[in-house]
This record gives sequence, structure tokens and C-alpha cells, in this order.
Amino acid sequence: MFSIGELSRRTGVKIPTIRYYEQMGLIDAPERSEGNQRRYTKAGLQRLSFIHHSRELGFPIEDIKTLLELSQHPDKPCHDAHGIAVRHLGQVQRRIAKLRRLERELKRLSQCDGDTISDCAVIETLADHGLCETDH
Amino acid sequence: MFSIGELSRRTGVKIPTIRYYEQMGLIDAPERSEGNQRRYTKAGLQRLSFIHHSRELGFPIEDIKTLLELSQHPDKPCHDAHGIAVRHLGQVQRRIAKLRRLERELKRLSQCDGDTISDCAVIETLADHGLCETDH
DNA sequence: CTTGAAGCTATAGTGACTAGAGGGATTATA
DNA sequence: TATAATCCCTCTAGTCACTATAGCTTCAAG
Repeated sequence: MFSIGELSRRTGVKIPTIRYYEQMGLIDAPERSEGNQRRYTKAGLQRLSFIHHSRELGFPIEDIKTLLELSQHPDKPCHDAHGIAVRHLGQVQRRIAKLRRLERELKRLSQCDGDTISDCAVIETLADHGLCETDH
Repeated sequence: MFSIGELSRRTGVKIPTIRYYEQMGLIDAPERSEGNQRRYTKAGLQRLSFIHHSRELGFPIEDIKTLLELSQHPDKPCHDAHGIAVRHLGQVQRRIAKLRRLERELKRLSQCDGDTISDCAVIETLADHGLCETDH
């Protein structure tokens, strides 16, 4: 049995976020101490770790809810879980591609060696989309 | 002189977003027609393009405000604009690195070939952080 | 002159938290 | 045992950058 603070330390999820997850129905409301403080069990910790990890991987909360429900029915086909992961992979790959174009453009920007705004590549590039190296 | 709809079409910024930018003070309130509809000039279009492009590059609105102010004083040193771009480049590079770790993990996830939840790699991997290939 | 698309304001909702106020509980030390 | 320090409680509101909705008015084409 640990307090919310200890749960937070063990999982890396901030205290207000834990309470928020409880409110959102991602984790069950835990037992309380005599003084009305939350007391978590190991099961609660595992569930929160699952959530934390999934969030780190960028899964939205609704998807995590689905994954959690699925994980509670080990005899069901894993079809849906698989689908969520694949869909997410696609999104991540698109985000990477976009960011790499952006990186190239910013690298160019940050090499600006003008002294004043009037010949600063940053402003110029942002002002005129037509000057971009890449299309976005 | 064009309407908000035309401005939207020309810049790719959605109509409610244009009005939102006006409210946030990113763009000036334009002139109005007799019937109280917004009428934009070419200057307004250029400013909105600047904003749109900057947003696509992921600059937060506050940074864009600064960049816009800077661009209005072409005789000032471009120091700040340059700083904003460099700072942003760092953030982007960190985001890319994180996403690529994530991509590797998701690829592994999406190759799950279990039939039921109980041996689905997706659920398993999310449940046990210790199984991750990478540290995040 | 009518009709349908486009525009107006104002308010509320989104996602995933984060911050603050104003209090009560628990724990470590004197 | 007293007390101080730390932790925890609820509730409300704020963040960012939009997005959606409702109920109305205006514009442009035929």
C-alpha cells in the first residue's frame, strides 16, 4: 500500500496527473486511508505503468482505454490491439517525415548571418513560403 | 480586398482559426464591409501566410508574435529571431530522436502475431516497461 | 427578388494536463 | 507529547491552439 506520492515516484507520473487519470476513468478510485488519502496496491501501480508507458509512446487516452479493456480479456483476439499499434505507427512515421523536413529548414534558418532584420534569413524564410526548400 | 473565405482558401488557414488569430492579437482586425464582414488586403494575406508557415514549422504563437514584431523593425539586430530559430531547432531534433525510438518500438509491436490477447506483444510490451528495447 | 452560400457573434468543447487556493493528514524530530 | 515539516485533499480555473455549435445576417448569382 502506497500513497499517491510514492506511486508518483515509482511510476514517474505526476500527482495531479494521477488524480486526473482517476477522474477520466483510466484507473479505478483506490481505497482510502482513515484520513481519506489514496492508498494504492501493486495492481494499481502496474496499471498506471501501463498507462504511463502508453502515453510516452504517444497513444491518446481513448486508445489506452481500449487497450486496457482488451488486456482484461486475455481470451479475446488481439486484433484491435494490433490495429491500434499499426495505425499509431503510421502516424508516427508521418510525424517523423514532417519533422525531418522541418529540421532541414530550421538548420538553414539558424545559419542566418545577417546583422539586421532586413537581411535575416529567419524572417525572410518565414515570410515567403515560396522560398522554402521543401513543400509542406 | 477579399473575404475571410477567400483569405482562408489562399492561405490554407481555416476560417475560425483566422478569427481566433485576430482575437489573440496575431493579426490586426481588418476593415469591414458595409454589412460588417471582414475585408482583407494583400498585407493581411502576407501576415497570415507568415503566421501559417511559422505554425506549420511548430513555432508557438508567442514566438510568432515576437518574430512578427521583429520583422516590423528591419533595422534592429536579428539576434532574437536567430535565437528563436536555434532554440526551436534543438527542440525539433529532440522530438525526432524520441519519435525514432518510438518508431522502432512500435514496429516491433505491430509485428505481433499472437492470436489472443494473452500472447499479444502489444499488450505485453505496454504492460511491462522492462521489456522495452529502448529507454525512454 | 429570391435563394443558397457565406459570413457574423458568442459560447462551449477538445486533449491532456497544470496551477492555485485553502484546507486536513501523516510523519519525523525535539 | 507537542510541533513542525511535509504530504495530501477537493475544487476551480488556466493552458494551448484550435474546433464546433447555434442562431442570426449579408452577399452574389440567376
